[in-house]
Amino acid sequence: MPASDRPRPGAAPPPTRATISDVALKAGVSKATVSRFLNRREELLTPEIAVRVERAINALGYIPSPMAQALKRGRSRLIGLVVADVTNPYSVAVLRGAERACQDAGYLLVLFNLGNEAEREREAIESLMAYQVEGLILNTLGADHGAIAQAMRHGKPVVLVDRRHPELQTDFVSLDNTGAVRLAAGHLIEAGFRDLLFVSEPLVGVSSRLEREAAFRAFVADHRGVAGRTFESTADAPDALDDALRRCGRSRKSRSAVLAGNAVISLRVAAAAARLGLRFGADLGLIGFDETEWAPLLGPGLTTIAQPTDDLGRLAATCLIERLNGLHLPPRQILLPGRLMLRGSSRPDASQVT
Amino acid sequence: MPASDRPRPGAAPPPTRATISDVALKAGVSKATVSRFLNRREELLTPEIAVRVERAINALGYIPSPMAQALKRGRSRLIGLVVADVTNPYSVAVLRGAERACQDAGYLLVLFNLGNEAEREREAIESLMAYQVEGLILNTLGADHGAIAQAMRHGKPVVLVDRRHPELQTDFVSLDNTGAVRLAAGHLIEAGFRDLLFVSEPLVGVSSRLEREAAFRAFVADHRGVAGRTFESTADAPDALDDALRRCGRSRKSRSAVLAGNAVISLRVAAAAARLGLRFGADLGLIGFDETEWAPLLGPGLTTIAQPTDDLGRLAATCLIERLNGLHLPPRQILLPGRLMLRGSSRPDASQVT
DNA sequence: TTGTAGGCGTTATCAC
DNA sequence: GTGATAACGCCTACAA
Repeated sequence: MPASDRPRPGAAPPPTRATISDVALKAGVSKATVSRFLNRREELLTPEIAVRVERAINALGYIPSPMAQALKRGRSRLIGLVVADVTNPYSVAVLRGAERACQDAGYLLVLFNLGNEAEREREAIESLMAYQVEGLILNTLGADHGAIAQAMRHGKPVVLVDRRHPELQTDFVSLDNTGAVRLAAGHLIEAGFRDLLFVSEPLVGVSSRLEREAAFRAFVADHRGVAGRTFESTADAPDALDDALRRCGRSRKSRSAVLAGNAVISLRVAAAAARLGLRFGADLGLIGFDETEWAPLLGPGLTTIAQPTDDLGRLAATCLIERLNGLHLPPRQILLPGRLMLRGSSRPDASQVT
Repeated sequence: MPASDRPRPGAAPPPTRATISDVALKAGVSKATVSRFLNRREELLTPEIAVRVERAINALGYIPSPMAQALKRGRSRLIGLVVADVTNPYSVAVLRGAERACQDAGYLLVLFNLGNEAEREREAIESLMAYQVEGLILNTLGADHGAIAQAMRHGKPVVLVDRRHPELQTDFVSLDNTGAVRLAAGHLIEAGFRDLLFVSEPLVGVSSRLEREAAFRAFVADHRGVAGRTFESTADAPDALDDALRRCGRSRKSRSAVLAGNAVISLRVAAAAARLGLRFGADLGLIGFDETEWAPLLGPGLTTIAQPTDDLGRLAATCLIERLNGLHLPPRQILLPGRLMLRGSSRPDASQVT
């Protein structure tokens, strides 16, 4: 290359990274030897040579190129993670758990965030596939079976988190929604509430929402003397929520309670209750899915159903990595129990104790 | 390979992806021709050939391997993002903005989350470097200048977000902390508060915290008749915070206010105030850095300083991509203003209006 | 306009 | 034990 082509005469010299050839040269051995040293160090090279290679590596600060390795081995050591919305604390928790497990197993996580635009799901999966991720962890809206199926046809293992796609033969990791609803509703009944309202984001085929709603209906059907209704709340129609709540809160004092399908809904219900002048606990029971940092600070404290989010994320990654390691098993379904975090919003009596 | 070695006799056939050779073969042309078609389609191939190639590509569902391209071109089209803590809404916002900008420019974002373990910063940067990311966006604790400096020596552009490393010659994107403090403190004074307390997480060299504290001190020094103190709060010493608050809240009623250095601190202050029986607005003014979804619901509503998080993330990515596109400029410093979200916690008079 | 050949950094298969 | 050498999938001179 003629000098004139170089970026800048006086600037930093072409800072090209050391390759295996450089190491081989410096150590006075062949590339193959260096490669062997790198991969199965136990299989003894002559100690003297091993030392020479090691020195050369350190001297040059050599790091193998994952790209080249990927090319050769057909394994990228990349795992793709698609989340519906990074803004959602649940997604973040999954991300956290998964990331750690991946790193521990020597994988790097590539993130694709849908920002709640379901139509980008295909794009996400295709991008990730192009990068030859070895597997996919999906916490998505589930619009696009096609892309997932295709990934699986290409032999990439897939793990679904939270949102189920029954048509797909994949591992699935999630909260035990049915159990969690029973737990929460059972607690409300014990606390003396008899008129229950389940508020959810629009169900629109999202499995976790459907499961929670179904479990709620089943629970109510199973319990004589308990009235139950359900309501789908959208962000743009707060009035409707107010109406639904009004019917609850004022009817029979201290006997009505709301079960909120997730943290966003909890917030919406809290806002609506404030508008209506209803106090949690005292006028209206409230339990919300998903533990958050602000739950203890909402009125007398918001009782929540905490998901074992870290475990969920970790398990998802673990499942995937097991498959990558050759585990051959029919699709697993892993459900973890929720935990009730008791606070003032579900204790009518204690509600005035701040 | 003997049949017995194959994964499973009846299972899916080795679902290996189509390569450029497959396309060439199918189209009856050479690999070079296909490659040309892919890269500079304008430079006319015989239309007839172009059509044949295109057909072959579609028929095979061929997607070029970014790995192989990276190897050849020395560009991975990967951008590394290191965040101190994905759990932090600020990090998430940055992530969101950056991700979108990267994707629009044809890059994929690789995430590395430190989980607040500063000592993993080096590990993160080295991992990312190994994957030949083309640049780095860092929102980290700043423990490890060495790794960053080394990345830059390797010619990788770096953009710092929120946490400044003055020793490093990099682009820097952040909130205008000084201006934001002035804005908030000024508002408190106008609202009649005269006794100000700035509560922060431990400063420990984190630039954004230091800047906010310094700005606070400067503000107080500039305003006669205004008393100001600062306090560093740790999660394990709530008592100390209680003490600090007690001195505030009870001394001269309705004249004391707290400025919380971030959302975590806001929450801590809120919890402490609840313990002490202090009501925001009425007994104690409160403004917190960082807008959150729960801010409107805390007591009479928490006044916050909203950061333009989306813009920050997007700008960070844009800066990086400009550098990747060859922009040669001295290190930029981009500061964006905060916005005051007025609510009850900073209006002593209105505090009782729910 | 198109094909041939060499190489990016690595690993695997041979010989030696 | 160790060293050539041929891929992996792609791009790019260069030749035709």
